[in-house]
Amino acid sequence: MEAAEIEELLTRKGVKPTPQRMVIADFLLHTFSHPTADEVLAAVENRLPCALSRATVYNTLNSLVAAGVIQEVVTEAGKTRYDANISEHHHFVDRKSGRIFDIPGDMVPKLKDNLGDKFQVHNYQITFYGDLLEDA
Amino acid sequence: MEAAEIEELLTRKGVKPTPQRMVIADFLLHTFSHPTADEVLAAVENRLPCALSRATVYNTLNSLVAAGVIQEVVTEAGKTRYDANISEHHHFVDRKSGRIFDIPGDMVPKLKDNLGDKFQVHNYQITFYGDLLEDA
DNA sequence: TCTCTCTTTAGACTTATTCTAAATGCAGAC
DNA sequence: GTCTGCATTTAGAATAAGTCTAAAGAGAGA
Ligand SMILES: [Mn+2]
Ligand SMILES: [Mn+2]
Ligand SMILES: [Zn+2]
Ligand SMILES: [Zn+2]
Repeated sequence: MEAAEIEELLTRKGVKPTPQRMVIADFLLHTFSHPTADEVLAAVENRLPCALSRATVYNTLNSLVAAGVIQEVVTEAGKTRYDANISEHHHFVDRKSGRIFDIPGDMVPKLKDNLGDKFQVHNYQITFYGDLLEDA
Repeated sequence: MEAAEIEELLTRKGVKPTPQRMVIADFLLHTFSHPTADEVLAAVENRLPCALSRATVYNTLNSLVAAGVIQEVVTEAGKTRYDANISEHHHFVDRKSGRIFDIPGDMVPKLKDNLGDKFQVHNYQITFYGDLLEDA
């Protein structure tokens, strides 16, 4: 995804593409690592000609979530992670390394209609915890 | 569950049953509400003859989790909740009220064996988000 | 150019959780 | 029954994640 596409994506989702938002979106759209806000800050602060504020990182992440460009992922207490993969998918957390892997939605049976008529499910997320075998 | 049973449970799991641990475990074993640490503190502090420290609440919750008496449940960023229901089950979060409901494990198809041979799943949790219909 | 509005910034603030160091409470040894 | 040692509890300090604030900056349109 190149700059023009990212700019078009942000504009289409109603987020004005400022330089700060562009580098943050660009970083998230090109990583598989489900970074925290601090990791985003560390990764992009040297891609801008001037200082990048922690507040701007949080503001931007919250705006991108609200606009549906990225999603929050919470796999462990106290750490919010961000994911530019907004397709229906789930997560596997390696208990040893803590690394998070995407599990495509179609690798898991669909669950929306199993809960009876009391719970109307809008969305759901599955987090698997276990051991990564064949080290990838 | 009465006091003697809770005492026996803690002892069997290797947690010495102090008065503080007893009231915290007793509260958790008798609620369906998935409380936060602060909610636990507020609920039990007047059940003890003397002051209860925030540190003790956290120490106890962490000990009970480590011993497998309770589990952590994270359904939203920044809030750790505790659940004395350690049977295999999942959660439904009402988007309007934030209330959390238990979804028995057998209401959802088993997923452990769907992920191929790269991911060895130890456990997993499903969080459903949606709207509670027929107000219960 | 002027002005309005949105954005960014640094740092203060809040909230959740952990750490620290001192006091307390028992259980076993004597 | 007293002593002693270790685990537990306590209040408050410290840390960490995230939000708020007030002032500065930047761009779009009149
Ligand atoms: Mn993902
Ligand atoms: Mn539960
Ligand atoms: Zn690209
Ligand atoms: Zn009972």
